[in-house]
Amino acid sequence: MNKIRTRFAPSPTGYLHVGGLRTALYAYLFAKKNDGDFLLKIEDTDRKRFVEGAVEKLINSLDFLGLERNEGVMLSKVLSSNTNSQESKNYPGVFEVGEYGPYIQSEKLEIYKKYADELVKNGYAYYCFCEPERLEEMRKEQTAKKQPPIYDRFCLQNVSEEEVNKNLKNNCPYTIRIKVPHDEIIEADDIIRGRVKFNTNLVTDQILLKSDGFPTYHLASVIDDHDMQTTHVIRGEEWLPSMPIHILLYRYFGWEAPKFAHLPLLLNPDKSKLSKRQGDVAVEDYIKKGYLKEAIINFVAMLGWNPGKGETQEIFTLEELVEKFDLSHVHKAGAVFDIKKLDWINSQWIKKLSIEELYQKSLEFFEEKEFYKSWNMKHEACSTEEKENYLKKILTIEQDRLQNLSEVGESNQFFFHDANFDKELLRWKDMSDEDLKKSLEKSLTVLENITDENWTRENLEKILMEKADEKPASLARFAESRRAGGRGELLWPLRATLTGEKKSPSPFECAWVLGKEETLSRLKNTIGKI
RNA sequence: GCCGCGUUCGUCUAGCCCGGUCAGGACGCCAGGUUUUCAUCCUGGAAAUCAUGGGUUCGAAUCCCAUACGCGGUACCA
Repeated sequence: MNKIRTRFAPSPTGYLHVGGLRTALYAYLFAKKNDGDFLLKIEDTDRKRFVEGAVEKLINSLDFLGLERNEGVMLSKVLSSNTNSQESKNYPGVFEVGEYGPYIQSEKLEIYKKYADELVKNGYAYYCFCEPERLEEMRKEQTAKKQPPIYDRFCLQNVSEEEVNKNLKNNCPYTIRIKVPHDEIIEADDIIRGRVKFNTNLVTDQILLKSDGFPTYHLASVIDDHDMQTTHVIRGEEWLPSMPIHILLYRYFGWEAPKFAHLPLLLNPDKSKLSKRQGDVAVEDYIKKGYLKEAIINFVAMLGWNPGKGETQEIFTLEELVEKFDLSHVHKAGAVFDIKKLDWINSQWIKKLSIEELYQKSLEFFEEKEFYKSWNMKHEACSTEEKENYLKKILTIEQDRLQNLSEVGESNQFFFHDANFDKELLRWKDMSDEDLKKSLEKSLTVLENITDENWTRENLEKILMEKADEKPASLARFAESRRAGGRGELLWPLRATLTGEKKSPSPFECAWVLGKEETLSRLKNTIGKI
C-alpha cells in the first residue's frame, strides 16, 4: 500500500485561522498516526486576496505549534537526505522542500495551463468568452425563474472552432470551463459522511482557468494533489458541494482520485460559521492572550473529535493525539468554539508545567509587555539571579491559581511593593484593636524565632498552623468558634498584613516568598500603626 | 429559489453501524468539604421527553419515511 500523504493548503490571506488549524491538525494527526507524510502547500491563485507576509506568518504559526512537515513550504532550507530544496521565486526567504513541487500555486501557472489545454483538446473542457456582465444577467434570470444557476453553455454551442481560434489570435480574454456530463449521478465516498450523491444536471460548467491565466481552486487543487501524490484530501465541509467537479477532473485526467474527508465547521456561539466579529479567530491572537500552544492544540483537537468508546481522557499531548487519532471518530455536526473550555484546558496545561518551564514561558510571554518592570519598584538593586529565584517562588505559589499566562503576577502584586495598611481589613471578624495587636505580635514572635534555613514553605505552614490552633486566653472569646474559624484569629491578620489584600495566597506562602526580613519588617510596621 | 450536509444536557461529546443498562463523561453553573481569604483539590446536585411527526418491532436515541430548523454551497474567492 502506498504511503499515506496529507496536506494543509491555506491561502495567504493574513494569519492562521483556528478553523485552518483544526484542518491542519487533523491532516497532521492522520498522517502521523499512519506513518505518513504531512505537507504544506500554498494556494495563492487569488491575487486580490493576497496579503504581504501572510505566507511567512502561516509557516511561523505551524512551526510554533509543532506541526512539523515532511515536505513543502518552509522557512529554512531543511534538507532531509534525498529531497530537493530551493528558494521560492515569489517569496524570498521561503523554501520549497521536496521532490513534488512547486508547492506554491503561483509558481505552477504553466503546468495548470498545460493541463487545461489538454482537457480542451480531449473535449472535456472548452473556451468561454462570455463577459462577467452577461453571466450575472443570466444568473439573475435563472434565480428569478427558480431554476438552478447553471452556465448555459453559450460558448460551447455557439462559438465555432474557427471563431475560437480567431478570438485567441486577437487576444480576446477567455476562460476555460469544464464540460460536465448531463444526466449522471456522481457518487463518491467521504470518510466522515459516507456515500454522497450529486446529480450532474445541477452542476454548472465551472471555470477552471481564469482570464488572468490563474487556475481556480478546482483545477489547481486536483492537479496539485495528483502531483504531490496526496492520498487523503482532508478539508473543510464548505468543499463538499464541489466534490463532483473534482471527481470529474480526476476521471478526465485518468487519475485515481484520493480519499476525501470533509470536516465539520467551527461555529460561533450563535451557531454561525466562526467569524472575527464574534471573537478572535487567529491562532496568534490566542497566543498573545496567554494560551499555551499545548492547550490550543488540545482544545482544537477535541472540537469535533474524541477518542471514542468509554475513553474519558480530555487532556492530550500532541504525541498522544497522534497515537489515538482516528478519522472515524470525527463528529459530523459543527462545533461551537467554547472559550470557557479552552480556559479550563489551559489551566490544566499550566498546572502540568514545571516551575522552570512556567518561568520561561512567562518570561517569553511578558517580554514585550515589560511586565517585570514592576519588580524594580522595590528590588532595583537585586541581581538577575536573585530576581529569577524570587519570581520562581512567586510562580510556585501562583501556579494553581493561573488559568492563563497573562495572569502571572496579577494576583500577587503585593510582592512587588509595600502592602497597604487597612485596619478594617486586618480584623478577623469583630476583633478589637487590642486583640488584633496581640495576634500580630504573636505571629511576630513566632516568625522571629524561625531561622533562615528553616524558612521554608513547609516549616512556615507547620509552625504557624500549630500556633493558630492554640487558644490563648486573650483570644478566648473566639474559643467557641469553629476550629477553622479559630485559626483565622492568627492567620487572617497575618495574611492581611503581608498582602494588604482581601484575597491572596496563604500567609505561609506569602511569608515564604517575601523572605524573613521583609516579612518581619511588614509585621513590625503594621503593629506600629495600630 | 436550487443543491448538499447536519440535528443527544447551555457548550464539547459517548452511545447509533451490530435495536433491550435510571442516555454516560467533561466544561460551565449550584451546594458542601479540605490547612483562615482567594484559587487549587475532593464530594454531591440541577441540567438532554436523544429536533418534530409517523411507521417497523414485544421493545428505538439507535432501523425506515416525512416535516421543521440550522449551516454550507450556489463567483473569472478559496
